[in-house]
Amino acid sequence: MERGSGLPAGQAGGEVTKSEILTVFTTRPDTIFGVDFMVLAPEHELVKKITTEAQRAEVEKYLTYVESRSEVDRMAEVKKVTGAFTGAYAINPFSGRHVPVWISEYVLAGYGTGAIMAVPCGDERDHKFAKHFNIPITNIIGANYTGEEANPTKEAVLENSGFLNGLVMHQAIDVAIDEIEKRGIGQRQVNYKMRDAGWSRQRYWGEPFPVVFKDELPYAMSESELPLELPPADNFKSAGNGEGPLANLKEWIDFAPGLRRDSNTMPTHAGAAWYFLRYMDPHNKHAFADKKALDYWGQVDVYVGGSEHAVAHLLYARLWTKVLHDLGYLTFDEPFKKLINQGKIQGDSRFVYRLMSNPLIFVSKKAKDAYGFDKVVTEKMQRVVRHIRGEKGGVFRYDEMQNGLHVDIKLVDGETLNIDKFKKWRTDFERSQFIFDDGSSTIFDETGVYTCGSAIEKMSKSYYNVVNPDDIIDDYGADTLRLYEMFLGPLEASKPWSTQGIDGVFKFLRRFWNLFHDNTGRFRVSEEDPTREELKVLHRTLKKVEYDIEHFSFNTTVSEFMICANELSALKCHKRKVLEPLVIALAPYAPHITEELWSLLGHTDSVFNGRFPAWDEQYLKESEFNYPISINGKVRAQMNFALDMPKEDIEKQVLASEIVRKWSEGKPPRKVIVVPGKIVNVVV
RNA sequence: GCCCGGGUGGUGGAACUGGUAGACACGCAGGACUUAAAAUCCUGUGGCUAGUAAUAGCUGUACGGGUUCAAUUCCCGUCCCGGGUACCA
Repeated sequence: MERGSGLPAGQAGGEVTKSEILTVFTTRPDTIFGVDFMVLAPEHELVKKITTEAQRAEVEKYLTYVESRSEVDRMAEVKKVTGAFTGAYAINPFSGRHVPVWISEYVLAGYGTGAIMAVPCGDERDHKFAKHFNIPITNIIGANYTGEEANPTKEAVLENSGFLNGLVMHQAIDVAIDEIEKRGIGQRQVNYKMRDAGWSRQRYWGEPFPVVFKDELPYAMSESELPLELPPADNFKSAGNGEGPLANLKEWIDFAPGLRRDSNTMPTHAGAAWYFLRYMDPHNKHAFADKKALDYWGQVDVYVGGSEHAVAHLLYARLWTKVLHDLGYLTFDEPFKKLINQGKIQGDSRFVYRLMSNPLIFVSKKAKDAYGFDKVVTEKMQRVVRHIRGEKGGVFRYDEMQNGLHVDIKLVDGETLNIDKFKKWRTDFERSQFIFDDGSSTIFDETGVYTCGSAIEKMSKSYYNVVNPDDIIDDYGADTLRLYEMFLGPLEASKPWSTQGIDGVFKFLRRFWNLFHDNTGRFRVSEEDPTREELKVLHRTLKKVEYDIEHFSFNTTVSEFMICANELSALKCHKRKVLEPLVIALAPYAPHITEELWSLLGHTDSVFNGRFPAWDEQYLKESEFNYPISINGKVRAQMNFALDMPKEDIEKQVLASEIVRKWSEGKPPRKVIVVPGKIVNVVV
């Protein structure tokens, strides 16, 4: 929503008797020559003024109809086309064309100016309206408009558009606005939409409204009467008449003569918007939190949540915080310092396809897709189609198929449907027939492969694509599941659930365990002092793990632990001074196995009482570095130099090397770049 | 349509402020141990070309351009995918 323009509207039709200015808001002023009619919201103030005598009865009838429709009706029935002609005509300021002015409920009084310019060739709703009421449609986008449906493109070249002819639409937008502003009939405008939020729920659990009704008018309770607590109840069923369970408690609702409470409660958003503030000082009887507590805890450091909360909950939490800040209760005006939207594990759904003409015949994905260009149509395929259609065969058309039907993934092996299980799945599928990939079919008592369609979507019971982690826990244990979920990829990435690769983390845990045990299963941790090499492995791992935790990069932490375990296995390191710190570092990732190892190491308290081990840079210092030597940006060789070697010396040695001589063919190099500790690049 | 993410081997993914693309793992191939299996261990594994081979060269991070000694990383444009949202003009 960016721009607006105004159009004068007049009453025409024979002779002009009076005229009004009709202002509209549009994001597409480029389509102004395609305007075939105007539509006002039924509530628009001009409706009464411009309706002609001849149309008055029809308009009144329509207004009565609209009044009879509740907000819910209007929201629910969005497809129905309704409207009435006012008898008035608007004059297009550019073309001078007279176009009819209609009213319709699809134009909302609360948005823009409550009036639109209708361009049926470019807007779907306008198009439906024009078709329904037989309003002629002007085509301003040539072949881009088929006559069948509207095309909202911005890429078409304009036709029938006066001074905009020949321009690509997205360029014409600015040209049109400039012209509108030049003529002083409208201006550029950014439009915002505010939406009301329903704050009542018809259920028991929720904050009751601190409001008292007197003569049907609500009054806020005074502060001394607060808090209003949720009354005890044992009947949680709704009270009927659209009222929630609290309406059952007559003595609570009608608590005093002439006074009445609200039976609704607040949505979970209400508490969720500020509970983190109350947590700072939960027992305070005088304020939601003491200033000292608020100053101490401050903002929430990290908020981890799904992006589905981004609209409602986060918006409310921010609003609450900002209001409390403006009222002087908080020193900060944003609730959360950092927001992380964790990804979702998605489901891998499977579909079967039934025929429109016979919902008991299921066609495989591959047989269904045989319709199309360059597809080989097999004899079997012809035969089965002939059987069903009773004509000369061919292939199935898309319009003969129902939309894909979700099938339980437990009935599918990979993409192949298990026919027997499927028939038993639901009783109405018992007598179903199947057409397989190659066109063979159970109709002819044949067997074959039925390939399902597939899609990655959110995991949902209604999609039958839910996998239960309990099965993984049974096979591998909870630590493996936990570790695997972290190893799968970045916290913020969404991905379909797949157990491919779970063996890797399971093997790691076993290998880690084996560092503490010999191959007969006996505990064998020694008290020996570690070597410098072992200490380097330990401290490098601790450094990396600490860094990764602070950056929420759990998948790379797990691979660092794997590298560490691989190296310590190779070093045959079974020393307490190396292993004990690692047990603490791994504990948040694999709590069960580390708790066990911690106990085996002789501790009597929990590993989670341990302190995260500190790493020391002194074990990580390198004295030399294996420099990649690149020629013209491509790495051709490696050369080892001390890290404190001066650039000039490195350059000298590199230029004298075999590899540089080979690539420079005797010519002197044009440029040499030495980046200490990183790379050497020679340009020849 | 708009807003927010993302696109790297057969697969999941790694690469800090531009500096050896493919860490770690899965899968696959070959091998060791074993009567056998499981478990474990070792080797190889982006693609193409040449060579018996060690190896060498080219190419490669969705696509097309650009900046740079150097681009998965920065800039411009295009396409595709995931999520959110909308009778919003």
